[in-house]
Amino acid sequence: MKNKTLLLVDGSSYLYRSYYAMPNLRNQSGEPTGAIYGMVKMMRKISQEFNPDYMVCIFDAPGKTFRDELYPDYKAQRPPMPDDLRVQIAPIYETIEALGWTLIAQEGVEADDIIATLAEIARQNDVKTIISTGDKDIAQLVNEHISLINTMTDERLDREGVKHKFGVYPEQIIDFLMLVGDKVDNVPGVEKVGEKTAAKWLEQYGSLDNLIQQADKLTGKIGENFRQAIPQFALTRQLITIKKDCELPETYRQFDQLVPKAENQEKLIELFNRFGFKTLLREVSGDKDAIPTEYAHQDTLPEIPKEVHYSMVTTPEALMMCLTKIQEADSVAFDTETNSLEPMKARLVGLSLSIAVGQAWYIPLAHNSAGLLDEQLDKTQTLDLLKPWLESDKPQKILQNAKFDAHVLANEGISLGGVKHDTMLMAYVLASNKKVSLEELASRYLGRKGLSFEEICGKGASAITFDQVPLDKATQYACEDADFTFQLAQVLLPKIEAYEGFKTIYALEMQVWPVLYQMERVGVKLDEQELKQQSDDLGKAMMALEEKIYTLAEQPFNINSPKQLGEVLYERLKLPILSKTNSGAPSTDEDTLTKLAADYPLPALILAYRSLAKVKSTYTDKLPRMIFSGTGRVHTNYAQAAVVTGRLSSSDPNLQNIPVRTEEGRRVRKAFIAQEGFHIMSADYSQIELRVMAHISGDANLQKAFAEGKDIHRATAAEVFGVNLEEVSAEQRRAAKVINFGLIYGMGAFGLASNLGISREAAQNYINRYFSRYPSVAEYMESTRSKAHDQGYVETVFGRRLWLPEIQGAKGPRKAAAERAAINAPMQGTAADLIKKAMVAVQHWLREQKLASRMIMQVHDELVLEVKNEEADRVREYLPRLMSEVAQLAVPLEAEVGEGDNWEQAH
DNA sequence: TTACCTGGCTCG
DNA sequence: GTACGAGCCAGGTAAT
Repeated sequence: MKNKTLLLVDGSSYLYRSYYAMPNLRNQSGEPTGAIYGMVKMMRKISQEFNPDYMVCIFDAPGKTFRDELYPDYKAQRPPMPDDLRVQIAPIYETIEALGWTLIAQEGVEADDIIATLAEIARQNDVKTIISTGDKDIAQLVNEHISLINTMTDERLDREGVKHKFGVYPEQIIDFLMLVGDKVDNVPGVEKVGEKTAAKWLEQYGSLDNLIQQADKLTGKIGENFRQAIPQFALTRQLITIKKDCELPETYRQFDQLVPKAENQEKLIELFNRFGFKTLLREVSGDKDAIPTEYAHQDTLPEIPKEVHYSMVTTPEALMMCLTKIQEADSVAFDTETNSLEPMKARLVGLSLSIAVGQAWYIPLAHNSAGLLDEQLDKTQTLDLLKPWLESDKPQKILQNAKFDAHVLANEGISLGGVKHDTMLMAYVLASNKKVSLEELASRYLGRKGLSFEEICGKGASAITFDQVPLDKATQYACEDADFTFQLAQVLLPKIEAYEGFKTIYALEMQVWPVLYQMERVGVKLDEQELKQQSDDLGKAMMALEEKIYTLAEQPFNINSPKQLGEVLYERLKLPILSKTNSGAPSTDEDTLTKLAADYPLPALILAYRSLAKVKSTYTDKLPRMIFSGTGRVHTNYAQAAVVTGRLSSSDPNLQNIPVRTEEGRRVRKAFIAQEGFHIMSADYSQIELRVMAHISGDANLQKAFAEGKDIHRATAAEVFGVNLEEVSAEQRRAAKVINFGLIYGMGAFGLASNLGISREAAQNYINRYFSRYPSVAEYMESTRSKAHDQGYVETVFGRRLWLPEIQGAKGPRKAAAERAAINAPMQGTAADLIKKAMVAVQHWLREQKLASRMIMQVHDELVLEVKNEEADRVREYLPRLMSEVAQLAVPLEAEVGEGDNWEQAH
């Protein structure tokens, strides 16, 4: 009969190994889970691999052991356990037991001693033992009944294996370790004796005792060291020898108590939910769509109804009933389904509404599949009926991204009213670093996964539009949207209200979205002729450059291809490779080509060609194609919940990166014009982020410079270079400007040096001088760093919270990057708050004054308006004033206004 | 043929 | 490794 096997795992050794091997995982509440995850993986793997008859996982218990009594310095060098690991221990114990293991952690003895004792009991019962550990001390236990495995390398050590690995047999391991010592446990060995010498001696003399008897045969310094170490051997032998006769509770001596138990499925589901282990949760629950939820262990989880009531509204009676209900309700979540994601083009396909958790109606209006038209209510009549409700202020409506639905309804001639809450904006205010799609939020906050848009419509070229979706699927999907939105508002609102900063910023965002909606809706007029002309000019200039480039390259090639260009420059022409891309290819970026241009003719031509090609493809060719035929203007989309710092972003087309720095680029702005009877007015904040820095840091010197209305870069130059304001050279001012901007971004000496083309020492010198002149700025940088590190987030002046999970988790370059982001975020974010406030103020003023002038663009620190000619005087006076007065900071806010027929002139 | 990634460049 | 935050284009290649 085959011997039974006992599997013993050194839990403490596993613990450290999985902690350091795993990335810094965190669950939804930010608690570290990496070590837990690693442990689960390792424990499951090993038990499956060996399928033992008995298994035990043994941990070192906290507290002193007999070895500490013997030798106070025992393990004294060991650094304390990291806090991130310590907090994972209790959960790990829970999980290991739920996985079916017997777990032992006994005070007064070490895991090794328990392991040895159990192995000894096993031997007496003719049970084979397999020990898994990373600790080499255990090798002393190996014999024909006991073998070791190292899970890292999967190597299995029997008697010969130990000999192979350490050069000595298991029974010699104690002697071996006494000679070598153990740095980790702070057990001294013999000076200058390493593994090689120890093995050689033991090979030669058999045992340490023999060696001691013939100690005088050992020559040289090393022999002297050995003779000196002899008195300590009595102690170190006790420290190194593992006890095989620990007192163990009787239950552990009965091996039938150590039989693996079945996994406790219920418990594991609870634990994996709490830890946020999606894959493991799915595996253990057998639910392939299961998603860990933040609320699985909290009683605040909104009650998920056992069954949902989603119904389709297709008869006049059902519609009347639905209408009555939504009129009487306190609050209604609702959502539109459309045939397009382009806000100006999307047409309404259906409406979904929810007034209670788990309940929703879907009113299909324009599903197009054959035969369906008869099954739906008439779109025009139904919308006429619903229009008063949609436009009414009451009851309060809850939407996910109301701006989009407002566009869709506007496309149907309906002006959406009564939007009380927007779950997307709530989620964004709570955690701008995370995704805010409804799908994502449902999963994160509700633990729900509904039909995904992709599941029912497909994606890419083969995607169908929502009006092609069969009614049953459409109803399910649309009702979930409304239902989830309703539930999310219930979950998120208390979180918003729990903190004053969230309330303030959420209130601001709720005021901002209608402003953005208006700007998007109005759009921007473009001079198509002008753009066409520029495209033609650019095309000709590019042709000319192309010819010269091919001549110098001695062959035609695709200049737009970095790959081909690299081949030409570095292989054919053998130019020196100054830098490489992330993937290791020689780089051809602007920085590199500019440097090469000093010595070779081709790179300059490439740069010229590139900048023309960029302007043509991205702007002069593309913008005219973005003009919406319905209005003859371009309608960008401002993403309000996209940028972590609180800024807006603009897309389709992006109007926030229209060229301005180069002459040929700036020409594009000539094409941004106003309608008849209007012109363009632009107002931009002057040095807003530096002013914010002066405010937040409280630096008196910097604040003084702003208060006196100084040219800030010149003032900085005077301070850093120690000259009078009037004596600052152009070069010094330029350097100061780079320093000023660099500081906002958390730049170091290296960056400054490469930017200014000076040595690192010189750059460091500049920075030091800057900080000595503006000491509070230095303090601010440091306190931001440490605050971000302690709490995991930073805040803007107005309480917008910006999370930086990487600053606590990651290490090395990623952590450094997170620290720079932490320094920058309050400045960029506060500036974003300010201009948002300004936009709201300007919009209100324009409306209150009943002016026809309107905001048409926002470019982070600039507002662009299309101003009616007759209103220009008033707007010119009030616009900068409104912008300056949105907040009282420790420094004045200044806004500069420009005007003209086009944006180029106005800027 | 389409989908995704890389390298590069535009803005504040 | 090395300055923050974005969006978009062309080329190239992997997947279909």
